[in-house]
Amino acid sequence: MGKQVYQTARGTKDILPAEQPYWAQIKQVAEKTLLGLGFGRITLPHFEDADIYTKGIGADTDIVSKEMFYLKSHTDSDSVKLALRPEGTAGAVRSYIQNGMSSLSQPVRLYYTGAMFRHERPQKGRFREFYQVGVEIFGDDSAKADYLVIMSAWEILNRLGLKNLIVYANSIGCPKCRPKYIAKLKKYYKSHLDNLCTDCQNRYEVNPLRLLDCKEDSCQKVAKGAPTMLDNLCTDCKTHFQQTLEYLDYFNIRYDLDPTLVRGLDYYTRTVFEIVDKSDKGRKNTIVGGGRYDGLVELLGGHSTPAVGYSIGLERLVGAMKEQGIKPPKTRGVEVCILQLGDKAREISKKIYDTLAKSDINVYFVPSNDGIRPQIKSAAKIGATYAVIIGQKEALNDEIILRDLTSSSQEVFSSKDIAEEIKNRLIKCEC
RNA sequence: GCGGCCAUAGUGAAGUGGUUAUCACGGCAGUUUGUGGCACUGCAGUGGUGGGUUCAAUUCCCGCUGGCCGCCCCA
Repeated sequence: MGKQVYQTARGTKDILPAEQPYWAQIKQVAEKTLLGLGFGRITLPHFEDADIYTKGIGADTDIVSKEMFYLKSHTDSDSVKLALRPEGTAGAVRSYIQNGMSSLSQPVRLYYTGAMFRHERPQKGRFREFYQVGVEIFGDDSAKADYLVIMSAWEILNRLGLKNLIVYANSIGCPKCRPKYIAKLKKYYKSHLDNLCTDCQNRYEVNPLRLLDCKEDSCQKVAKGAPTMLDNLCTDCKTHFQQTLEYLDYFNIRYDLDPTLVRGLDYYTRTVFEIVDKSDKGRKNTIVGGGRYDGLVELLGGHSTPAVGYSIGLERLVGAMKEQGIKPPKTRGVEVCILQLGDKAREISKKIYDTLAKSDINVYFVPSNDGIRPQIKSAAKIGATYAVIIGQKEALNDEIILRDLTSSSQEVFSSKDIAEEIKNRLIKCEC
């Protein structure tokens, strides 16, 4: 009684060996796709000066005002307040500026992967420590960059075998046209204020764009008659968005326009998008979220540089793979286990072990005095595909029994042919 | 941050204010010292945590911790 029981902290979890193949598969596919599209991997710190988030994401956003983890230590001066990163973009921008990447050949394409931290109330697909793959393109203001970014995410999800995906896209304009639109929107809503829920009365002041996606029936009625951002874009923003959509059409990427799509981070301009798994009818599972942020580099102290990016929520991606019944390829475990009886066989076994290991076969050999039965049992238990069996008789004749533990069939081979034989069989298995 | 539901072997579940708390799967061992999986037999393992009510709490009540659902928001 009274034994101390430790649990994971709220919103964190262990990823156990049984789950790792999903993560390995995602990592491999994402890496291959992104490197193949000209992105370079960058590794960024897990904590930074909190100011980059406050300034970049916006002090009034939920992420900054309610969800940041701040760090405390005994020796830090008060001059720099550190925070665990709640997302990757601000850090990537800081790195772009600090490392003078504006003098590299533009555009600069980067991707990164790792844990992010937000102090939220956990739910399914929502954690306090969660993993993302993040992608950013700096220095390209054309619709090509928007397209490339969306396409790369689409491609990763497709290569992983996901179905029922759709891109929701919207444009939220630029500092020229958005204020005008918001003024127009507020003007429209002003006469309807009495019909709105209390949340929306608040949104009217704090974040008018959010008025559009309220789920209350009464608010939705009002929202239907509201002017849309898309109808009020300036010419440049309109052209940019149209071109982006044309690229998506060209590449057969399924999308819907969603005029209510508004990202919760202040830095977004123009294109915003999500990629959603629609197979779960109950509610939408957003796997990818991103958009353009043309003002952020300058805001954080760099030269004015256009940029666009997104992040993939990996636990949501793993969840979608499981729900859609996608099995990741098996990782290579023990392929061959050597079983032996007697001293002479043991000596030979060591040589066989070296030969097989040199041929890049995953081989397991721990000498044993047990009988063949327990040895074969433990070989099966560690998941070996084949057993190499060397008894006293075989040791004398320079022979080896190769047993297929899946089919329970076995054949005798000369010891010098064994590596070749196993290699051939393993290659066949993979097809 | 707000509201609701929940917590029993490793996993999934059942049940009870009162001797050894149940079942399935899983684990381990044996039947079987030159051939594993099947079968049979046996073994081990459980009330998240702190407090309250009570003669007695796994059961009733409260706090904490954690999970899930809705809101907010988001990957």
